[in-house]
Amino acid sequence: MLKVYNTLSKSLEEFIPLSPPEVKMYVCGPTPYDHTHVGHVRTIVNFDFIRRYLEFKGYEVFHISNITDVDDKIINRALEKGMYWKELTETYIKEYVEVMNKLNVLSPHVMPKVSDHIEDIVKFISSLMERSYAYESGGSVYFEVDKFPYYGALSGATKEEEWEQELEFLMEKKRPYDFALWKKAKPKEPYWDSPWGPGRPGWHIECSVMSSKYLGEQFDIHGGGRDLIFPHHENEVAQSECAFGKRPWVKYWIHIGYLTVGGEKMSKSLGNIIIAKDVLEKYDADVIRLYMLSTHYRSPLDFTYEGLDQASKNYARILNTIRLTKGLLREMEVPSKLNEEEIRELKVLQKEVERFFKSLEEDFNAMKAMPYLFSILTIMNKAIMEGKNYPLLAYGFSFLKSFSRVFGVAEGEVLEAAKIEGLVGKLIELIIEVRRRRRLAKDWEIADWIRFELNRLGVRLVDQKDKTLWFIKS
RNA sequence: GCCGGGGUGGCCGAGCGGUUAGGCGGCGGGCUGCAGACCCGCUACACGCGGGUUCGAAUCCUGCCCCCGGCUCCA
Repeated sequence: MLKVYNTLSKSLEEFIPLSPPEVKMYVCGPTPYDHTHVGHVRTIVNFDFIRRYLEFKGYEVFHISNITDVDDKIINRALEKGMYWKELTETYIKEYVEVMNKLNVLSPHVMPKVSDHIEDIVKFISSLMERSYAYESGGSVYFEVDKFPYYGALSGATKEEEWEQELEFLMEKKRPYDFALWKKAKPKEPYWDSPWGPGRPGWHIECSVMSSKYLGEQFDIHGGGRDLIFPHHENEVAQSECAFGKRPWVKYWIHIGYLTVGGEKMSKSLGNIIIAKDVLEKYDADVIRLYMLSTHYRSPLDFTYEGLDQASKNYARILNTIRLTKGLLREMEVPSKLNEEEIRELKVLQKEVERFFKSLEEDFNAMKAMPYLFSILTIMNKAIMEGKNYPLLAYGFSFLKSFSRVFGVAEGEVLEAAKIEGLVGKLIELIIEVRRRRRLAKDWEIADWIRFELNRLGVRLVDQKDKTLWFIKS
């Protein structure tokens, strides 16, 4: 039974989608006004992991992730740089998508942009006004928070809190906590026509509009980084539930914990923002993925290169077992009978596999599952060294395939498990046999030379007690 | 100020009422022509501090100390 922590109820709930096996998921994407940083990466990778696990369990996930390409920050940045706003956003959207692809993140099915959905947004706002949940004032439109009795349910924020704002907005609004659905255009700003004059959408409205357009008026999972809970998600709930007259708008709210640097949140003033593509230059994408999953998604993760190095080592261990198993399975045969010890070992392995997945059932707790992964690797390594127990290795390899699929790591390694048939395979075997004979003659020079040259060609040889395993490096 | 989240062995990090978490590092063994990797053992009778509840607490209650975050844009 899969349990999911729901920000709305602040507790673990059994995961039951609205209409299984379909799962509708909307993840808040970036505002493309600057480089994609490691904080974005944490959120992306963790949602990718969640999606992969749900798919592994047999759900059909329909995954939307938006891009907020109309926004104050974008307008200001474009003005600073003397660029057309669209040029700025296209640049960073491109970078964002590149980073996602490099990180082996499954592409969302739709990545809706605000600038492509202005008409839908205007319609949505009009409908809110017709239902008198919103009002026009000075060319802008505001949502009237007092009309929504459940405001604050998600974030715990109260309306009465002190709201410091620019005076001009305060004067337009009925209450300080009302928020803008439509902002009147100022000089030099991009604008679209609307019944209220030229302007552009407010920050929160796009997610309500685009999610309902593609997922319907109610859906299963909505999430993003923790920082979006308030005001972004709180306001989305208010707009959506008022517009559709249905509750709850979203069944499960999932929020990814902060990624910090030196224990503090990344910010421009601290100058500690770490750009994703810089890290991708130094570390393998799989290693970064493992690292991003090395703390439960709701806990804070303090970014360090030491942590990344540690993830590299763990990754190397995983790869090593995958490769050696591949090499060994190629030459083992399916047995027709197992002895007592083999059965016993197999049962131990199966128990660990069971525990591994059981841990994932507890709110996608990847870290809790890791000890079982390592235990499985150790069990498999022993069998590899002894070169026996085919079912154990084959079963372990199947598990590693599942692991690879869910974690999105080493997928290439695990997929090409098939034997290298044909001439190439036979030639490699022949060369290994030649080398074996040279080793018997203690001709280390030739033996080492063969190993070295094959390695240069991408064929890695590993000598075992009484045989030599080989695999092709990817 | 108000509202949240935390403080676990050298480091990273699970656990949240009772069975060894685990990884990394370090040390010592084993395997080995070499290389790579792997295996075993130790480091580890750790849980911010003080009270309390309990047969039993890292886990629950209480007081205190410290760190981080939100309340303004943010994944």
